Amino acid sequence: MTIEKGYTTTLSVDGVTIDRRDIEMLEAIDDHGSMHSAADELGRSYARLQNRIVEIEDAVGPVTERRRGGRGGGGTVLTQNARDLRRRFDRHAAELNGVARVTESVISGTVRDRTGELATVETTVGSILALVPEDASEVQVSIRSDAVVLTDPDETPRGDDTSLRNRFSGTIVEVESGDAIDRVVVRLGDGATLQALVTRASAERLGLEAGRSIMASFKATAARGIGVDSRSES
Amino acid sequence: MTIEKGYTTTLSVDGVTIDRRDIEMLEAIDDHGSMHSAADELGRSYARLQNRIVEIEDAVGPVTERRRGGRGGGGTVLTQNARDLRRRFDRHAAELNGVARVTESVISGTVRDRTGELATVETTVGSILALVPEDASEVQVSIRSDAVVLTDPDETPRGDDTSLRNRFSGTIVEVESGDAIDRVVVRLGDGATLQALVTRASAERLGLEAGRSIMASFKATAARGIGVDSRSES
DNA sequence: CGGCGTTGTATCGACATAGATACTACGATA
DNA sequence: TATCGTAGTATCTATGTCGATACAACGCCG
Repeated sequence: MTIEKGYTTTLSVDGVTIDRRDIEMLEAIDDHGSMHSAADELGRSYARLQNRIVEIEDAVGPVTERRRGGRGGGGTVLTQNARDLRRRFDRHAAELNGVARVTESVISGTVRDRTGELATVETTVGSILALVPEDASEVQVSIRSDAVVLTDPDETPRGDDTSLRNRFSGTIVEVESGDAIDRVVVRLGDGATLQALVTRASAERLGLEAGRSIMASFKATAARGIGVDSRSES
Repeated sequence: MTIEKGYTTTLSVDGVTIDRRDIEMLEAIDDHGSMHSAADELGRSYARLQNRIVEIEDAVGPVTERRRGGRGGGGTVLTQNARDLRRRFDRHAAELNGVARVTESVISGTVRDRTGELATVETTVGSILALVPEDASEVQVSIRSDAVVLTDPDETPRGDDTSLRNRFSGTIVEVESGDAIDRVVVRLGDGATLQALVTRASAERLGLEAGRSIMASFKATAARGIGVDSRSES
């Protein structure tokens, strides 16, 4: 039984929620120059599609310029507004896609101190500065592997001059080579591990391989805590 | 007109898709100890709710232990399976929530070189190493503000010993103070700006304020390019 | 002028989802 | 044993979404 993380991307503007279907509709209109052919290609009914366009325009403003008349006389073209919307959606989707694909490391701990959203979480591997939005004392801190920076421990005696607030030394347990990206698993101590995504070039430059000791850092703003109520303890 | 980024979180297991509603259902059952009271609290019909439980269990395995009999005799309690599912969902939701809330910086450029997912993107502020999944030559590179590391330019002559592949010098344009987190806008040159989220403590330590020159770095794996076809040019 | 392919609008029906209702089975407790 | 509050099941109905269909308005083009 494998559990797959999923999501749907949306943009909300003034009440209406634009989803992927809407964006595909705009793309099809852009490709074919008319709502009718767009509806045909998408296998949708023209009536619904046209209604949806009007619905969107009521909220977003004009996304199309529509002219009646056939045989070269009429048609529909997108406005810049629509193109902006589309790009915005694509960016948002790409970001979410990144999150869904990237592995995350989870470390449990208890909140020691907090000022606003920022909290100090005490864990078995040490204190972690993280964002924990909810009011919780027992938390799981989740760190996305694309936010973990690896540095050579020999050449970085300091750490006061960056905004990287969380720094841990560990040893590399595993290096999984990908296409151009390697996934590195770092054991921090006490069994807790941290995964990092690094480019192949960085991996070679740092000489990353199993057994090497390494420094793993990540920003407090990239670490997120999720409250765990006592009931849910394993 | 403000556009709000949105998303819906789901977990897919063996055909069924568990959404927030399902998780809330599990929480309500956990709180009240019976499906009936859970249905009452949620304003849902018992029949549907019970059906949904069975549906989920067909795919996920047992998430409840249900016993008939009233007045202390019966009731429903969650299994560890359900608690794991719930926590997993919460983590996933928290990650996505982070993405939706965090601002991003966008820099346009053209792909120069690529090996697999990794590409060198030529922009007005210099080359950026980024992940660009699709086959595109004109891209927009999007960098989440929680992935940008700020460092003091005077004290960081190096750059070879970390996995931070993208480093740019710039000047701070704006510092917006939040609760415990500050949002810093850095001008890289040519009008392109990069936003960074840093803790208040880091901001003070680095002496971040408008006009200060600063080094902004981010990992290649945290920079994502989205293809822009020629039509959509502004 | 007639035809064709558009936009625009209204209505009907298919379908899926979920609430409403009713009834059975069950088990601890008063 | 009667009661009460559970679980389990079946059926009907409301609702919302979308496709299907039909038709009017429009405008270029042959």
